Amino acid sequence: MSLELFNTLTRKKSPFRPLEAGQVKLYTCGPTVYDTAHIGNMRTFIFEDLLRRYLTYAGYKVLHVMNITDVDDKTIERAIREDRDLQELTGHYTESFIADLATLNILPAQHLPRATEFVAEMAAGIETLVQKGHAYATPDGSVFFDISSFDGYGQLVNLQPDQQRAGERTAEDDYGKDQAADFALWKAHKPSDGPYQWPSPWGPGRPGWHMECSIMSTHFLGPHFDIHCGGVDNIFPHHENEIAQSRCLFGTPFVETWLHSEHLIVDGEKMSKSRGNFYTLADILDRGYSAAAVRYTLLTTHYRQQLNFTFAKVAESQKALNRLRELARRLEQASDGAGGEEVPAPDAELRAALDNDLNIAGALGAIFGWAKELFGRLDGQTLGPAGARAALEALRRYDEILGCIFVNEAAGDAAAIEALLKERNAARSAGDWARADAIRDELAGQGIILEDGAEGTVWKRG
RNA sequence: GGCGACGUACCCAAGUGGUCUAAGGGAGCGGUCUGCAAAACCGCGAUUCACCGGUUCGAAUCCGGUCGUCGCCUCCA
Repeated sequence: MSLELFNTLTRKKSPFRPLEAGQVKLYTCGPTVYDTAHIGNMRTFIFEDLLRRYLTYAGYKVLHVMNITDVDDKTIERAIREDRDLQELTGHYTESFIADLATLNILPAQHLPRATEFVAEMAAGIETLVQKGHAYATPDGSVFFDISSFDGYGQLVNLQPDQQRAGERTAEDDYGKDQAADFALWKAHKPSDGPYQWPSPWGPGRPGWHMECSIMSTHFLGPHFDIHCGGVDNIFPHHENEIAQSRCLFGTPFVETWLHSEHLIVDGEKMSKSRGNFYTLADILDRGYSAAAVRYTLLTTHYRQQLNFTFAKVAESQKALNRLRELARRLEQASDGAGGEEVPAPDAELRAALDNDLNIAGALGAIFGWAKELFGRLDGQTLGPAGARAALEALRRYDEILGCIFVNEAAGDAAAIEALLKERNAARSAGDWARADAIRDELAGQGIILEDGAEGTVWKRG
């Protein structure tokens, strides 16, 4: 068995083979840093994290690049509207984005290039495209890609230009191009852009959005690399345009495998600010849910399936996660000593599931089925210490992929909880059940669950 | 108008032609344990996979049609 991935380009699952043995070159489309990222964005980054972690688990070295779009219509508009410096604004949201990734235990890319660091390279690339006859400048100093100059245009999304309806957004973005379908490589400076402009052979302006990904991905990964990811909304026009630019610029194949994650919806509806169902990570954590539960929720729906986000689902995730953490705790407890029986870990099933286009639900099914067996043996005392240690090791191994079992939750008030626990245990010894239950209720109000067992009381987040 | 995805129990969801009288998680019910709980364990739950036809010895899985939900069609992950 080997990893198979669903390639958007071919609309088929096919075996994944890196161009260079043992080494995967991965580019993932990052955020436009004009506002706080929302959980829909995070869903995509969690999918990419699963991909990266599983590739690593499967033995590949992964070189991962993610761009930060820090110059485009939205960032400039916002900076001017809020009277903030563009760099200050984008710097702020970039930091908040990186903090959210860390909170969700998403491994950071080795390179996080910002578009503004590559404007000169982008301009040079555009100049080459003009020279090769794939692009043209307009009198106002903008440059457009001529899609009629590239035969392969439309292959990613299977579009026939003559069958398309003119969209409302076409007009908004009209800088004077020849055909509606041509797209901007360079946008001439307009008064509404304020002070934000960069020099170019066509006069002051700024790069179009698509160009940054072509230039920055190939800068770090070379003109022909393995995997490029993003949300489904990026398939067209962004990735379609990237293919056109890159192929014409470098004259080589561009990306082998395109992977796209479906959108997250909320309570069955599209997430939008006007519907009031627009959530950031902080919004959810403020309601008392743990970051690990959010990660589990976003992780465990297959990436090509729409994820219907509900708070009930986050609560379910927390419980499922608690079960695995309880297993870890019980295994640790049972691991002193030597000898005894073992339960074979489901490594093969886990690999088989994830090899199948990252079938995470199948992988979890294997883990939970095994967990059930282990719990039964722990209760029946038929698992030896060696078996417990082996199982614990396997669980740690699986968490290198899941990233949400063995994580340190921010338990800032751990000392206060311990103090209350001590008081409650004293009350219990004295038979003062009213006081003991009052403390348990109080902690329950803070989302802390107490469990009285033979070995004493343990607490966990609920 | 064009392109595409999806429809499995109360909810989420696996399943890619036979081992499916269909994993796993959550919720529910009964029991063990517990001061009472919680957690854990044991037991119970789809003869059926939106609907209708077809292919096949055999279909949730392949093909055709119908109904329904959703996404994209030029800067939204």
